[in-house]
Amino acid sequence: MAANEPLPGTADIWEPETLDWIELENNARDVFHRYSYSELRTPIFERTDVFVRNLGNETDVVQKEMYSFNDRGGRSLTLRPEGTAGVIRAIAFRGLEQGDEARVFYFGPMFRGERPAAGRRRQFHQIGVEAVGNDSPWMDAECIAMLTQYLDQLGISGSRVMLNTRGLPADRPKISAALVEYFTPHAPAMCEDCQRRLSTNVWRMLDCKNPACHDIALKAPNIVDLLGDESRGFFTRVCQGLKDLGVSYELAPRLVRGLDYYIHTVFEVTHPGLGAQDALAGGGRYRIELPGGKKAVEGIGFAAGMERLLMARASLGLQTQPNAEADVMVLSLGDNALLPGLQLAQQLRLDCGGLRIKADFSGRSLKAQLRGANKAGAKVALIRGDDELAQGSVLCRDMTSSEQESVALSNLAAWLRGKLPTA
RNA sequence: GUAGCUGUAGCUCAGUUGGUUAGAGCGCCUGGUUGUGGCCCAGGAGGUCGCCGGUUCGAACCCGGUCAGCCACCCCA
Repeated sequence: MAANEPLPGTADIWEPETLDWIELENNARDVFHRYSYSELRTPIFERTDVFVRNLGNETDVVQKEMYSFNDRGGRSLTLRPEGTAGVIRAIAFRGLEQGDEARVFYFGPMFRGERPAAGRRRQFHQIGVEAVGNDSPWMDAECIAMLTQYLDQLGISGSRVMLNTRGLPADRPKISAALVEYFTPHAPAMCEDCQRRLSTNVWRMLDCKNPACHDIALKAPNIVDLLGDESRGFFTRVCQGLKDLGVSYELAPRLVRGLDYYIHTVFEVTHPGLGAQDALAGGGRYRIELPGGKKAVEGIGFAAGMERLLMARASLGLQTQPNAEADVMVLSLGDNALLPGLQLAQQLRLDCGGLRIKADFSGRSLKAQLRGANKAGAKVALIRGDDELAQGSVLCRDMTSSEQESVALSNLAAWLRGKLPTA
């Protein structure tokens, strides 16, 4: 049995669950198209350096979570751990002229070698968007509004938009210095990680979840207060745009995020139905250097975890109801009826589109086949044995009322369409 | 990588202080009409008790290891 289990952190997804996934995808297409974003599909694996150069060599994702391997030519390849790097690579490959913009969305599997937990898989799926080639705060507001509209359309209520800014790179030394100055005297009382972060990455001390650290971080200097005029002005406009669009958000002065490329706006959307990993989606504005000395590209984007969207919906009781396996069941009695049964089912699929038609080739007793039809949720069972074959008719049984009538083969499609008007 | 909890039939789970052929409900199959489902009745199939080793006269139960799942830390989607 163990030999057939999927690998840790991976899963087989069956109907009706697949219907929920389709729901996620269809709504994404619907909403994002309205904002003039177009669908982009990039490869699931890339050269390893695509991710290393984009995410930053020091990030946890690059350091210890990537599924990397050498192909037969000895190149180092990596299963994508996130979507942005591949999208940026694709946009750069196609070429983006000055002043041009690209607005795209994508969805698909991502891979990270982490220890699985609630809401965290090794193969997980994201729906993401990227708007590249713009530097406007209004784009940030629109992007976040698009995300909340998507959540609304999925019926996911109760989520919270947490918003912060990291400012421009030029603001960072001043802010870092202020944070080091604040945290240094408190360091002995903080966790090991934070003591290390004091020299490696002070910003992360702001969102440490260790209770003692958290209390100390609460009184840390506010990033927004230390921003230069340009950064502050940018952030102010993002907030203003959101207010104007009626998107409610909360300022989260200690929200930092893990990837190096973020500038200005960073945000996360959390949901109470998720457990410890409570982020439904996260994103922000970024500036990414392209290889070959080309100008850096700037953009705004986010990624939402599909499994987490599903968890949030489930916590609200929003799972899709399973379809009946079949609307119509074709039952064949005796060996002579099997081939005609195959033909009949096929013909009905052509004549009555929209109906699910399943043929029973088991050769079992009528009783057993009817039991099967009942189990499949069929509304109509079409029964044919030697008698019906001889007469050129089909015995049509209404599985709900238990009434049945003999219908000539030539009238069957019309009879079915009348009986089950979804066709 | 670290900690806790869990692992018995297809599914959800019982299994008393270690004691013979390991149980229930649901599901499945067959029969109760030579060709008629659901409800009911009768019968039946199905389990190396995650795996390996140890203790013992004897292990689903105790001990060690290992694998897997869940959840948490971490990180984030």
